[in-house]
Amino acid sequence: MAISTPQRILVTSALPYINGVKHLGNLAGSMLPADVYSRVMRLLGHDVLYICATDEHGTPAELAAADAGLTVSEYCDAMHIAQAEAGAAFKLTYDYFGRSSSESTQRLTQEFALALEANGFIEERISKQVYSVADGRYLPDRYVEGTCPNCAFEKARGDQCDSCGKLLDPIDLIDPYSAVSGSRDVEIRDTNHLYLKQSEMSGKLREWVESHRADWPTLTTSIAMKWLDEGLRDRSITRDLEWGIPVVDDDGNTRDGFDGKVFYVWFDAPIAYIGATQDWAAKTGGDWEPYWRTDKGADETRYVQFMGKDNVAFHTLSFPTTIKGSNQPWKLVDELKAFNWVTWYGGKFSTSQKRGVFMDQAIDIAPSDYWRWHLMANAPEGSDAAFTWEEFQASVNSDLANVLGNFVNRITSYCVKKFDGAIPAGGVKTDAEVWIEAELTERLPKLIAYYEAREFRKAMAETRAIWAAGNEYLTQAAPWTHYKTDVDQAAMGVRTGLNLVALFGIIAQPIIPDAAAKILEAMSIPEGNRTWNFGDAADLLDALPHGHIVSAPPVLFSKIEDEDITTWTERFGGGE
RNA sequence: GGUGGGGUAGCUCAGCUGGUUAGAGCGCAGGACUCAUAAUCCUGAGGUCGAGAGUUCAAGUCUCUCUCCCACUACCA
Repeated sequence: MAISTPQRILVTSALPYINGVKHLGNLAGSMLPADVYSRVMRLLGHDVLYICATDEHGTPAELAAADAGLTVSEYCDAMHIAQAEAGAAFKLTYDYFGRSSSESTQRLTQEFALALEANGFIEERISKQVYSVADGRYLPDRYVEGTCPNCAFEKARGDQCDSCGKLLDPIDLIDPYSAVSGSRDVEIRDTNHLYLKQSEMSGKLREWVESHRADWPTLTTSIAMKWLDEGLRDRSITRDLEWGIPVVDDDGNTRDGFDGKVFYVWFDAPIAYIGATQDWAAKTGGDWEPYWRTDKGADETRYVQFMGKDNVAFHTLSFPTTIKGSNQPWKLVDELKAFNWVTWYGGKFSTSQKRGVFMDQAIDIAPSDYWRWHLMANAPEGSDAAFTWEEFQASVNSDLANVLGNFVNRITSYCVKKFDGAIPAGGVKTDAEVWIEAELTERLPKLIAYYEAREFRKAMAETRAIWAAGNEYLTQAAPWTHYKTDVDQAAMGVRTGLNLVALFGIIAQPIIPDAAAKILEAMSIPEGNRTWNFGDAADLLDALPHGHIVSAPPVLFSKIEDEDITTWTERFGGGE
């Protein structure tokens, strides 16, 4: 159970988009697993930097700001704070939660574009785009609606008809109108944009993705290879918008013909990982280069990204094109963990239909530990995972309250009652102690291995199995039976049980930090003794000094009642 | 339409390069225990692995056809 060599690890989770507090699916598929992983790696002694940021550019941000009656800048300021608060409420331990609108990201984005152009990876082209005269803006395809030429559905979007499913071009729509204002005063205009020549990078990208077949999840490589197999096309990296990063020339002036244009949000968003790291360094006095510059030590850094499956193409193809095409020593991702979706009873989360729970609402109705445990134990790793209130109730009541909470309570309160809360000495090792030692010897390394492989469901199952083994141990050791005839032998069971409580708190930290802190507090474990520096199981089971005083913590997890489920189903929706 | 992922016990999901009676948790039934948040521990019942065909000594696992769900399909992010 020796600890691995300390390593510098950079962790990023996909940037949450600015237009509102995210729902549970976003949390479960990027921020939360990145947080759990970061916490585990820190506990294992690694040097971890966990970076995230709000993704603030693009059409939806402008429209949401207009709806709120704010300038885009004011709106983003407000929503950035709201998202930071939501993250804090879920105990996400970002080392820095930045913004893609920061100066550093702006500067980096412009520098990347200039380098790419100098290296021949950027080309200016003219395309046709729908312009809404009434709105005074160009409209992305899906913001144009009209009658579907295929099935005559009257509210078909410019990219796809929701009625017949056919892919469309906004130019094909009959009677097109702006989805923003409803105005029919729309026209097709020529507009010039910069294109990132991903096609020229496809050979290198394919080679790179192939080299990660063994260590990336199937989901990640299969999505990347799908795009490569279809033939990677060049992607436009600018948009006709006001809000965003201006396109400049070598002198820093607006590029000719790019007034009223900014970089496409997906071009600058991943660059914000770097920008936010620089902002972290500026704020803390840290050094960002060992994380990002391969000529400054980043070769020895392990870079791990977490994201939902919709982000994979951008992180395996576009952003790597930006990095590689710059011909500068930037760090590429080493390990990319992609998640499927959390669904709401098998369907989509929907704000308008009152289906689903958002982060701020979730915290209102249950402690963050409950959500963290449930979402990780049911992480959408192999396929989409359905969230249901019934499953949520079952995980919390069974895993947290009954298996862990009750274990802590039964042995600590017994110790307080019979041994005045002091870790008792005495007793001899029996089959029960041999059994639990063997369990830990087998399971703790497996637990760490699952975390290192970023197999979260399995890590949670292993955690639970370890907690459950504690209950089984107590049944075997039965100190309450021994107490009647042999107090020393009862002491053995109580002492071992209390050491298990401490261990269970230590392994619970990355998942349910609040409850873990309460447990470790009750056991009077100093902060410095809470790391995952596990020795022999026999030592772990007799680690607490004899005579050391512990207390019985208050109820760690109160149960979710059926009435709660009824109330929440009415408020947030549920099964049909 | 194309491509990718998925369809395994009532529910949520594991099952690596094909190999003994297909696993876990929840739920359910029976038993044990009484230290504990009516908690815990043990035992058990439950599956023709979406359908059909094929390859093989052997298929949940490989091939083909079909079917259902989800995602992506490049100007939503």
